[in-house]
Amino acid sequence: MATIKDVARQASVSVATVSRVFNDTGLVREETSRRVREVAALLRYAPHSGARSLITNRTNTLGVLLPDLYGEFFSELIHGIDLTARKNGYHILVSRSWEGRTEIEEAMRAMRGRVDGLLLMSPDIHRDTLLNLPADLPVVFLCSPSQGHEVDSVTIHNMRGARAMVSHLIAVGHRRIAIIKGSFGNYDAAERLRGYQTALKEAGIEPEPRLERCGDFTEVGGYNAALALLAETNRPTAVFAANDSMAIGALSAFRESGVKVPGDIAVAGFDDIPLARYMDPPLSSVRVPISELGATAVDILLHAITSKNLHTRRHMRVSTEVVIRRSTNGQPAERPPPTTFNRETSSG
Amino acid sequence: MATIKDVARQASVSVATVSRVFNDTGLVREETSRRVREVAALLRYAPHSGARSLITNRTNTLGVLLPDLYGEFFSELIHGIDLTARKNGYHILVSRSWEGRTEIEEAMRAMRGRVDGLLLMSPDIHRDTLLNLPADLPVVFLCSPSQGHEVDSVTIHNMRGARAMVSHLIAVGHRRIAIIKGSFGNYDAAERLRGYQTALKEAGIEPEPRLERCGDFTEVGGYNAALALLAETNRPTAVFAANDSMAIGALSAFRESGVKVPGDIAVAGFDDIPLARYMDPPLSSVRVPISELGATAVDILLHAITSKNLHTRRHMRVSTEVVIRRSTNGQPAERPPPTTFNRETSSG
DNA sequence: CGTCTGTATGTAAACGATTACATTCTTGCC
DNA sequence: GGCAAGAATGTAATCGTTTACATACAGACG
Repeated sequence: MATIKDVARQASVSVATVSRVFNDTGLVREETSRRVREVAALLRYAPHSGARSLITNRTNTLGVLLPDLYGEFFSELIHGIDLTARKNGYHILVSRSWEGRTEIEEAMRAMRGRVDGLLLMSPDIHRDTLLNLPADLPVVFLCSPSQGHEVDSVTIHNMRGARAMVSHLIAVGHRRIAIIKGSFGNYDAAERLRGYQTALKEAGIEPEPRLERCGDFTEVGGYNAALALLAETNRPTAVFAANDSMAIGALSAFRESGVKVPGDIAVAGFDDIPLARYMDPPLSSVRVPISELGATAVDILLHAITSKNLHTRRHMRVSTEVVIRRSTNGQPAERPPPTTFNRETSSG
Repeated sequence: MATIKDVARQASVSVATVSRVFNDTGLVREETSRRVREVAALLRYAPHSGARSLITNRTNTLGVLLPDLYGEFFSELIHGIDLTARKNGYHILVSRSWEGRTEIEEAMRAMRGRVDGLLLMSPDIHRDTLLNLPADLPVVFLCSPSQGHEVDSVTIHNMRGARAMVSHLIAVGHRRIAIIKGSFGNYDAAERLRGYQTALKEAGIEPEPRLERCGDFTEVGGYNAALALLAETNRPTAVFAANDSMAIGALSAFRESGVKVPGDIAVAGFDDIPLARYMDPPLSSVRVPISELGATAVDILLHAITSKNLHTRRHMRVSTEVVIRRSTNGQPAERPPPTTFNRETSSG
């Protein structure tokens, strides 16, 4: 591979000049610049970013450490992150974080010298808090339990969103409302449960442990939980799933069991993934601006990187929106494409 | 940030020794090694991978350049790539490639010095073929039009899969079969169309241009194309969509129009994304082992990297499987979780 | 005790860029 | 023509590693 020296030699200039041409630092004659570029193109020269980052101490790359890469949620998240990063001239280095705390730390040190900052999503509540971060690597936490105020973070208004959705169910007449919970120990899951419980309490409805079913954020989990609920002697009239995947699994279970949605039972989800509106019946959900979530995190991270000294810690929460579709019975069918409009929209 | 020198000083050894400890090249006394590790931990030392790659000429990172990052397909693809890469001790640097040819080249040079090899998905047929690649960077093409035999590539058995699915439709009695095509100029889309046409020809069915509808691989595209088909005076009895997203859009359109699936019209997709089986009715589709596709590509790339000289170009195709569910009427409902079994499975 | 052998450690030259500083070249003006 | 000023270019130190080679040290052996 051609190096800056090869280009310099061929163009009969010094490496400094070549460098100047490629960073357009000005101060180089038009003709020289042209000659250098020609030679560079000929030699297929591209600056070696490792070498560059060694001296400049910048990589123009952001590390992204996620618990998983699978499914619509992460897909959209990465999309949002990439878009914003690139807009600012940054690349992203994606990695799925391993299980334990030590493994996350391990992954983080592997990023040393590769990235200028880190986006870290580590929703496990029971994980020892506040991993000892390399002092000088800016980190933004995503959807992670609050680590106090010492770190930047972006989270979802989970509690508010869940409460708003359950309140809606109550408003349209439901009293026996079940929840299919998210993964055990997961921060988002815990907050959504809290929102559910809060809404019930506010309406003066007695909580009932048998209506709080375990789930794991997957379709299969939702499917099984739904079957279990059907087996109850005193069935709920509505089910709130802590995410859309589980709600979709539940819809599938109800359909197969001949239980009509929303006639016999109402179903609501959380996230409003693109497919929610294509379900039968279209699924009511709590819209989360996932891509915006990623974008916000990147913005904060970039600020921390570029204004290192005067950056103050930020805690952001992205808002959610309740989107009512037919699965909760409220209104007539929503016609999906080409544009979607939300019947009821309550900030939450 | 602590450097190797700091560690060396604190542990009163030379940098060479520290380096040896961290690369366990042997030849260092047990006690020395322990002392070095202790100091390193204390100082939170992590080797600077830029500096390292500069001298070793290896980054342990693979570049991944995709046309988009959005949706189940890419989600699963990245998942498969990451899994295999990590298993071999590699990171992945993900980027969405820009539009034109020059922009791809631009993105590729940005990867210089950051990656040891490149996975490139560039399904645009009309893009000038065979971008002039930096001679020494191994590249594997994913789902891209054949570039002759000078490059490694992994593609899907699109044509066979599509033909098998359409043949199935014919086998269960359909004669008027429409297709909702994929994006214009897209390689996979073109091949799937070819499979559709081949199956018709094999069955002696006259092709009919009005039944070949344009789509763009999105739900909305499928929805609109489906409505257009309904407007035909002589409606088709089956629709083959070039991917599942469009099939889902079509299902939605039919449902709203009161057209029964599979009673009035059969619907089939391609990809078999996880959601296909949760549709109502569950969607017949051509299963593509997406994650395996990514894994295979990584394997080839790693071989090209590690055995640079004796690596010979490989062209791989991953096989598809026709998965029949209720949307094509063949059989009774398939019960989704916890395990899935495919009624009819024809290699294709 | 000298020598030889092998193990453990140190020294210093790379790797490919950036950039402060030094040097050379133009140009305009007296 | 000489000179100053500014523009263009060159020189060389530097970033944090790895690694070939040199060196030191210990034990074995005659």
